[in-house]
Amino acid sequence: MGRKRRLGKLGELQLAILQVLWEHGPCSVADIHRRLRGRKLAYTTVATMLRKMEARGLVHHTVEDRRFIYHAAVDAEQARRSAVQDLVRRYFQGDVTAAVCNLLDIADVTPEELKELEELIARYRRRSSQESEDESGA
Amino acid sequence: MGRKRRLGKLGELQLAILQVLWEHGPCSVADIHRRLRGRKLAYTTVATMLRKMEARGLVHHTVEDRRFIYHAAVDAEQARRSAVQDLVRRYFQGDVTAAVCNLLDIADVTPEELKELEELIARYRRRSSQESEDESGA
DNA sequence: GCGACTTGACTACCGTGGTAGTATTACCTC
DNA sequence: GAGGTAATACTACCACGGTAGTCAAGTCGC
Repeated sequence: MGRKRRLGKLGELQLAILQVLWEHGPCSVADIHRRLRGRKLAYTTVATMLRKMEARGLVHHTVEDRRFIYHAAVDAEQARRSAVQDLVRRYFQGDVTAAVCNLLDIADVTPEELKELEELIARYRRRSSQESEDESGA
Repeated sequence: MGRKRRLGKLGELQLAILQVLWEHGPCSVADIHRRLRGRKLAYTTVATMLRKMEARGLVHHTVEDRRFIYHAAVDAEQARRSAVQDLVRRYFQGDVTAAVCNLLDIADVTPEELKELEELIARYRRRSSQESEDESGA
C-alpha cells in the first residue's frame, strides 16, 4: 500500500462526498444525497458528481439490487496528506516549520492542545533519533 | 490592518503572480512575465490573468510611464492564513492538532526543525498561560 | 512620416467543479 | 399490461482558472 497518488485538487462537493464515504463506508447515491441534505442538492447533482469522480478514480461502484453502491477509492489519510503537501509547497515553499507556526497562529489552540502537540513532537524527536541510530547501526 | 477577507481559492498561476509581487514589490506586466519565465507563458496570459485578478480584488494597478504597475492587494500573511484555515476546516474539521500531526508526518522534518518547533510551542504555551493570567487578573 | 516594437484590451477557447433538467430503464402493483 | 416509482444516463449550462491570439494605441528610430 501507500500509493502516494497525486490526487489533484478536490472540489468542495467532491470532498463532502468522500467524507460521507469515509465516515459511513460504501453508500448508495440516495444515501449520500440524504446525508448531504444540508446542502439542498438535487439528487441528480450528487449522481452526476459521483460519475465524474469515478471517471477521475476517486470512487468506484458496485451494483447491488439494481442500485449503485459507491466506494471511496482514495482514503482520508491519502487525501489529507496530499492536501497538506500541496499547501506547504504552494504557500510555504516547503517550509514545514513555517506552516506549523502559521497553524498555531490562526487557530486558538487550547492549552490542552498545546500539551498534546508538545508530546507529539517529543515522540517525533524520539523516533527521529531512533532512526538515525538505526542508520548508523546498519 | 487585519482585514480577514476571505479571499477565495487562488489558482496556481494567481499564486505565482502574487508571490512575485510579494517578493519584488510592484511590478509591470513585463516584469512579472520575465520572473515567471520558468513557466513559458505568453505575455498575454500574464496580462489577462492580472486583469482577472484585479477584478477579484487580488491586485490593483497604477499607470506609470504608460506601463501598468501591478500591486498586490492582499498580503502574503493574509493569503497563507486563509489557505491554512481552509485546509484545517475542509480536511480536519477544524482540528488543528490533527493537522499539525499530519504535517509532521508527511514532511521529513529534520531534528533541527523539531527542536525549533518545540521551542515554538513552548513559546506559545507561555503566551497562552500569560493570557489566562491576564484574564483572571482583569 | 512610416514601419517596428511595446504594451495593454478584448475575445475566444479548453477543462473541470458544480448544478440540474430530461430521458431511459426496470421493477412493482393493481 | 398500464401506470407509478426509483434509480441511473445523458446532456446542458454556468463560473472560473488558465491559455493565447488578435487588435489598438502609443513610442522610437530612421
